[in-house]
This record gives sequence, C-alpha cells and structure tokens, in this order.
Amino acid sequence: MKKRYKIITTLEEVEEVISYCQETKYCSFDYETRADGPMGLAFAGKNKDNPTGPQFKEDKPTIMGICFQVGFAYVIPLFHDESPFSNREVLKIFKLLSQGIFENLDIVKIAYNFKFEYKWSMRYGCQFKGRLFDAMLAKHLLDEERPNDLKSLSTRMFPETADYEDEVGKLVKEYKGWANVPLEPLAKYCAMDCELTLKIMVVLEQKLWSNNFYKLFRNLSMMQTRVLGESENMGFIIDKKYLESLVVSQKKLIDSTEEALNDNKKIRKFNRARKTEHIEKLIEFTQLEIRKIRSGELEYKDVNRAISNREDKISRYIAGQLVTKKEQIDDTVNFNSPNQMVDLLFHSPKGFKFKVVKYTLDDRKQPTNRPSTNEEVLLELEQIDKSGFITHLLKLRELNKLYSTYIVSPLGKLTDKNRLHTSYLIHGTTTGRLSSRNPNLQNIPRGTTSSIIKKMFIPPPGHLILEVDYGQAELRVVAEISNDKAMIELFEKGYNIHVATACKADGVLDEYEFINKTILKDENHPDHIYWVKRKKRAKTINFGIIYGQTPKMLAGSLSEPGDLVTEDEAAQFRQEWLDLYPGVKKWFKKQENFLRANGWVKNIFGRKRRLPGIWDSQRGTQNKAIRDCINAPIQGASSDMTQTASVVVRDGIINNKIILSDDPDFKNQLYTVHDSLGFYIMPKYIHQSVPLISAICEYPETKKYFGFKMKKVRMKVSAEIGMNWGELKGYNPNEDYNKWLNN
DNA sequence: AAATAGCCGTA
DNA sequence: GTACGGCTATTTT
Repeated sequence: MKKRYKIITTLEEVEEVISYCQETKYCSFDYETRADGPMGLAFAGKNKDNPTGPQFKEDKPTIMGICFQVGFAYVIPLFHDESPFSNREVLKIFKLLSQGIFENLDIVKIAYNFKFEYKWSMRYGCQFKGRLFDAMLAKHLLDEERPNDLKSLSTRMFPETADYEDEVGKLVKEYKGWANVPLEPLAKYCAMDCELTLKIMVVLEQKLWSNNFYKLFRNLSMMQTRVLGESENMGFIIDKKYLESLVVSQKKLIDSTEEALNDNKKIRKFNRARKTEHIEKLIEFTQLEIRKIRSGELEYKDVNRAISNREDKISRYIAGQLVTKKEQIDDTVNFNSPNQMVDLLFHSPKGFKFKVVKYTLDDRKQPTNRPSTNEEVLLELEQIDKSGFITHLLKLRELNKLYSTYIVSPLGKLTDKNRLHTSYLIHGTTTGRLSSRNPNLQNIPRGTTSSIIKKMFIPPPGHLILEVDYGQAELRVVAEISNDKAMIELFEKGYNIHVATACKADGVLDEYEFINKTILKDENHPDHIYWVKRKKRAKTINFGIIYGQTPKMLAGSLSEPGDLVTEDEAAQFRQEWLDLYPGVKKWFKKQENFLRANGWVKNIFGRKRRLPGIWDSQRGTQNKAIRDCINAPIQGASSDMTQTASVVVRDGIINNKIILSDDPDFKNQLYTVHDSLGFYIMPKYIHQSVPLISAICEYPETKKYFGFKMKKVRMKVSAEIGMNWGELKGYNPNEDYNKWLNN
C-alpha cells in the first residue's frame, strides 16, 4: 500500500505544511509523548505513555502529526531521539505552528482529546484562537457510553482500520514501552491517528448539527476543555513538609492500632491455627501430587526421585520448615485482606464464629456465597463483639485508607514545584459530570477525622483559597424541571430543604423558623432529638429521590444498626414524600413514559442519556433504566450548570472583569468538584471578585448559550475562604482578609 | 504483568 | 438506589 505519511526533516518543510493548512483551513494534530519524570516511573507498567499531559519538566513530546486533508499526513519529529531538529529548532517549530496554525482564525484545529494537545502546546508558549474541534467530546455528546477512545471509535466507524491498533500493541511490546518506539513506526501511527481524527470530525460535526448538540458542544464542551486544561497545568500546591509529617504520624497510628488488634487472645489462637491449617494444606497438596505421579497422571522421567523429593518436602512441612516464598505464611493475619477476615470472623472454628450478616454482590447485584466484611457488616458485629476487636478493625480500615490513598500516593505524584496536577475527564461519566484522576481530586476526604488531608492543599504566598459551592443544586434542579409548586416555594423562602421537608411531613411548615432556629440548635430542648431524626430522615429521602429509589432500597438507606426500617415503612415514607411534592411525582411518571417511548431522555442543557435498557427483557435492567432516567437529567444539569459558570468565570478573568491575582501563574481556576469551583485569590481582590463570581454562578447566561432559562428556582452559591483547603470559612464582606496571610 | 474482587473516599 | 477513581489482596495469564 502507498505510504500515507511523510516525516518532515527541515524547517522549510514545516512552513510548507503550515501553508497547506492555511489553504484547506483544517488542521488535525496529535502529539506522541514520553514521560521521563517521576510520573514516568510511577506509571511504569500501568500506562504505556503519559496519559495526562505534561507533569514533570523531563516529560517531552516526541513527535507531532498533522493532517489537513484526508489521505495524507505529515509528521514533525520534536524531542524524539531520532529527531533531525535541535532543541532550539523544536522551539522554533512551536513558534511557527502557533503563529501559522493555532492562532490562525481561519483554521479549524482538530484533535482527539484536545485538552491533552492543548496542555503540551501551552507548555511551549503556543496560543489558540478561533475554532477548535475535539472529536472525542463530539463523540461523547453523541454517545455517552464507554469506550471513548480513538481506536474503538475508528474501528466502529471504519471497520477496515480495525487492525492497526493491534500492531501498535506489538510495537509497544517489541520496544518495551511506547517511549522507546523508533521514529518510523511511531510516525506511521501518529499519522494514522491524525487522519482518522479528521475523517471522524467530518462525520461527527454533521451529526452534532442534525441532533441539536451544536450549542452544547461549542459553548460547553469546547470551553470546558480550555478551562480544565489550564487548571490542570496550573496544579494544586501541596504543603510537602506537612504531608511528610503525616506519613510519620499516621504510620504510628496504624502501628498502634494493629498492635491493639493483635493483642487479643483470640487472634493469637487464630494465628496458630492458621499456620497449622496452612501446613496441613501443603501436606495434603503434596500427597495428592504423589498419588498423581504414581497413577501416571503427572509424568516424570524419574518417578522414584520425584516421589522421594515430595516425601522429603512433607517431612520438612511436619517439622514446620517453610522454605520457598510460596510455602511461607505470615505470622499474623493480614487485617487488610477480606479473604482472611472472612475466615477470622465467620468461617474458622478458632475465629470469632460470628453469624454471617450478608453476602457480597456480583455484577448482577445477586448475592454470592462469599460473606461480606464491609463497614455496614462490621458496625453490626460491633454491637455483639465485646473484645473491642471490631472497633479497632474499623479504625484500622479508616487509617489505612487515609494513609495509602491520600498520604503516600500523593507524595509520589508531587512535581518539583510541590504541586499535584490532576487530570479531568470531560468524557468520564454518562451523565455529563466530570471525573478526575491521577490523583482523583473529587474524593478527597472531608469529615472531621479526615480533615488532616485537606489541610495539605495550600495557596501560594500572598494568596488564599476561595471556594464557591452550589447549595442543594440537584434539588433545585428537581424543583425547576418538575415545576413542583411546593418545592419551589420552599426554595423561594430560602428554607433548608431537609428541615422544611420534615416540617411539611408533620404539617407544621408554619413553625419552620422556630424548629430550625431554636429546636434544632438547642440540644436541651425536649423536641430536639425528635427533629434531628426527622431532618435526617427527610434528607435521606430527598437524596434517595434524586436516585430514583424504590421502597426496598430506601428501607436499606434509612436503616441503622439497632434501628431497622422495614420495606413497608419505607414505602409509606416514600408515598408521604411524593404526596408532599405532587409535581415531582408527576415528573417521575413523565420521564418514565418518555423513556418508554423514545429510549432516551434529555436534560435542560440538551444533554442526552440513552437508556435502551428500558426495552431489555430483564426486569432488573428495565428498572435500572427507569432510575437512570430520573437521576441522569438531575445530576447532569446540576453539573452542566457548574461547568457553565466555570466557563463564564474564565471569560471574566480573561477580560479582566474578575481579578484573582497579580501573578499570571495563578490566574486560572484551581479545581472543580461537581458542585463547586475553587480559585487562588489575593486578599486585596476578594471583596471585588467574590460577588462577581457568585453572581455568575447564580445567574449563568443559559439563555444566551443554551437557549433556556431557569424560571422558577434560582441557583444559590456560598463562598468560602481559607488558608488551606481543610479550613474554609464562610465569606464575610466586612472581613479584612489581609490579616489572614500572617496567620 | 494484567485483570478481578472487595472495599471505600467524594458529590 | 445515582455518578465516579483508586487502593490492597488475590487470581489469571
């Protein structure tokens, strides 16, 4: 087959390619990269290349592919070992590309996962103007289900390209890693990626138009990719000294907890029994081998020797001599091992012999034959256990989780500027929410015991952290889209929705102020405990509603150890709730009917959730689709609202309407976690910028960008400020935040 | 080395 | 019940 790509070797040829792009007005491009920094080591074996973009200064783009017309592509070697260009020349190439293509208003810049290309380009001083097209994000709007990668999509759209990915796999194996693949084969696949991306773009752009996704694509997806790319490159500063102190202090806690666990007669007994059992098993296994050798099932040249070897082994086992790694067994149980805990708690005659509480579930949510040892189970067992073992085990679980996931792991991901650079996935969920990884910034612990973790996230000198949080975003969306008069009224009055729901359920909404301000605040009030419980129940049901719950499921979430709620009771609570909010009840029915008729639902931003499961023969699959048709439009709209605000705020920052910092390094959004946005901000800009940002969040111009307006309910945000992520305090318009810096 | 299972952190 | 990512232990290749 004719070669469909060319490797560029001179700067003149680079300029030639740029002029071709200026003629066709299209430029599909793609970097191949090499992670040489600590991240490269951290990911060795896990990822073939750097999945997240530039993190460490040692990380390098090796080549770049360009395709301006289907049928042929060019490859420019950059920092590849075989590159004909010097480092100086590579920098010159970036300058030419930026001026000739990226900043050229007439050229559409096309990529697959543009954020990745954007981040690398930014590192080398490139700017982007004019239209961008991320084929991956287009794909995600048109089909939100995984996989979202280029190979899978091109295989589906152009089956004849199916096998090119297999060859990529072979190359990586042959050269032991993507980073080592020679220029020629690397160029071939880079060129292929660019050409495929261009081909896909042509098809998907048409589909975006015909399916009414163009506004969402241009005004949200393609703007998010800019904000998030800039945010990822900026990173989140970490107090390394403090983090290192946590490694020491938390390890101590873990050790002492483990000691407490081991200081238990039953455990010592169990450990001895465990070793005996293990040796018995080894002996049994070896005896079986001997029988197999005798019967000829296992073939050996020297049968007698094979047998005498094994007989020696058995006598060694009997003497308690375990030599090889496979034979050996730890002296104590591993409290982190679910298998061993099942043995200890339920199965072993030398263990606790607890009654099994419940079994783990398989993919189809059916109980397996393996007992569960999760937190819920342990809390049950804690009631029975008099030795305090379960209490310590729960503590150890918590400590280990914090230690490994949030202390040790981030320490290994710190860059030389002591920053963590997460990677957001705009295509990470089916509902439109973002996901975050390497590290995941969206599941940092927040409770009081875990607040030590958030404290390691700090601002640069002279700055504070500003967080803007949507309050009850999802329930506000529910009130708006269901047009439920009762719920709208509660939000209009500024009530706490959970307290108000509890009041309504008791028919005493007119006493809301007294219940909320006095009874719930005063622990000594005779009705305090009653209303705390009522509020908690209302909150559980409010959240359950968002998930499209069934009574059975609700019973589970309302139940506590020692206070079980039956399915009948739960069904009654649910019915009561629906009677309080008849508009919501109607909307549920409407969603389900629409889903049955169409197989998909849409949120107010126009984002689609396809749920063909509604037509499945399995009842369980249908029910899942029904729950999703409730949850997806709520969760998705709430997220889309936050992201819209994020994009508009970025606009304000760029146009100098919103000022966060004098330092250009800290002018970007710091992070986003589903319903909140974070920024670094200098105290002198706080009173000027916080109201502007809040206003954007509460009244984003959805009419202008997406053609709809929230008519009944307004979104509400609260701003918080702090010296670290763990100690944020509500924004006070009269506070002198300059004073906070000295603390 | 890669995949699966169980568990658990967030909104 | 919704939506995720990631760690450890364990099994499979």
